Amino acid sequence: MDRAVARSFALLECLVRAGEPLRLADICQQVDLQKSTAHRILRTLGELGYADQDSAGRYQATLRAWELGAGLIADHPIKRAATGFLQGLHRTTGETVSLTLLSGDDVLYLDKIIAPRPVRFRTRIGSRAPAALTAGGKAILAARPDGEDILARTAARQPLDVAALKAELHEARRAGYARSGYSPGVTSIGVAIAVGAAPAQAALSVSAPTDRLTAKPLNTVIDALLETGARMAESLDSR
Amino acid sequence: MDRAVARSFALLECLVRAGEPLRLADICQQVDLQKSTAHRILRTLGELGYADQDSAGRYQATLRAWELGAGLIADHPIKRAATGFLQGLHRTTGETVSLTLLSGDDVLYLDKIIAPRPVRFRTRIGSRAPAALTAGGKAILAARPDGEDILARTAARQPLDVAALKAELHEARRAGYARSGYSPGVTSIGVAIAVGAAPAQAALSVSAPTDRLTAKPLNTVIDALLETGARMAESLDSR
DNA sequence: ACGGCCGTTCCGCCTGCCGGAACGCTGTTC
DNA sequence: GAACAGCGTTCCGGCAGGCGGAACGGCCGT
Repeated sequence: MDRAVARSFALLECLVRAGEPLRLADICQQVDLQKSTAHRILRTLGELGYADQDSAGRYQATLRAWELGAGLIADHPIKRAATGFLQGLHRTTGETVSLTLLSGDDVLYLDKIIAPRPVRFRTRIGSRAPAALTAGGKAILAARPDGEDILARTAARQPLDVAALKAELHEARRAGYARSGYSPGVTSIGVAIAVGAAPAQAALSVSAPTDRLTAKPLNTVIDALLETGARMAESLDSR
Repeated sequence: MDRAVARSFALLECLVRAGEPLRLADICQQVDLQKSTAHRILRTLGELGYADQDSAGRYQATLRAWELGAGLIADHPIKRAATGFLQGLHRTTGETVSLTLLSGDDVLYLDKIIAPRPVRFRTRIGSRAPAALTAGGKAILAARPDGEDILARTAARQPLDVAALKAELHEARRAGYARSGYSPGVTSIGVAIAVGAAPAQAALSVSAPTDRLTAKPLNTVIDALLETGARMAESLDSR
């Protein structure tokens, strides 16, 4: 494994993670490099356009890495197909809607439209959460043959009520949607999007404060999700 | 400049640009590397999670780079502040709305909400366009002391009717908004968002098919933009 | 059974990365 | 205002590790 390459990405990730200009000395401490080595690589990152310095000489990431990533997601088939459905779902429910993708044992938030009166979410676009703990993730697991394996691996990393979750997956298979209270005070409903015969990878979900989702609007949300999910799967299949 | 680092980013950019799995030989040709060198670096990128191989052994970029970039934009002050205003603007106009940021002499599309009946745009989130040619860009240039310098540099790179554009900037300063027909058949209106006393960097814009923007809705769009822009600048100032 | 093409591995050369030490600058202290 | 501390930057000798030509093994299509 190329040492310099690994170090350069560690540096870039460090800058991104910080979210604010960092002093060279602090960077060195975080990634465990000598000053001169870090300086040389940071200068290279600068020449490539991925980093620059503020007036005080501190280093920060530019938007270049974001541009690069945006190119990746722009022609992602699921993301492309989902945009319209996400907007429709947001319009009919008025709540926060998300598009998630299974990535390893996690779920990756690909896109999100937040409600005008936003809820305090821990998740943001581009972040991860254990699939077994989110509504969209559970919907995906329920629709996959290896769903319980993922559940088991997640349980090995953190305390989890596996029996209850297995029951939830079973119920999700029957009802066609899954539910979650991952963030306290917030209820989410998710449906998996299966394209063709391949195992489900993506999910649509709607999230709202628990007390705003009383019986009536809850059913509206579930119906909208089931219908939107079905139409989206259909539109993906017909390609 | 670290050779291996530069090469690794060239490889990653090559994979992202392709948007499809690439064969090692093709990659080598594009970035001008020996097979073994490219292979070693690609393996490193794989270990770092930025690339992987499909079942045929061809290489492709993972979503990792996108995750990295998403972390950058998530806590970008302008992006954060704009989201709500963008949604409001989309709701009142019903058209495609964009948030752009000046980056060099270009404008960078930070965010966009597309209209239900989409227009054929050349631009996507994360892409660039010459600031002098877009509505948002012109609005920014009109609001900056170095606006005409940027115009001049752009004109040096491609044929441009500088006199007409200068007149447009002048008019934009008077009216508070700029107009553009960058993509044929599409009209865009943009307003600059100036935060504090610093030169304007960002703009909000609305785009729609030219024939849909007859006098009446055009005025609606302009009014909505001017008001939203003013409120957004105000909300940024008060931080 | 053959040959071409693919990704992968090997290994000796030598270059280009490494990092300790010294430099110049800025802001602070007494 | 002289001494100092702390910063980013630069220098340069040493040597590890990146480099790439060549060989390997597997997979097709012939």
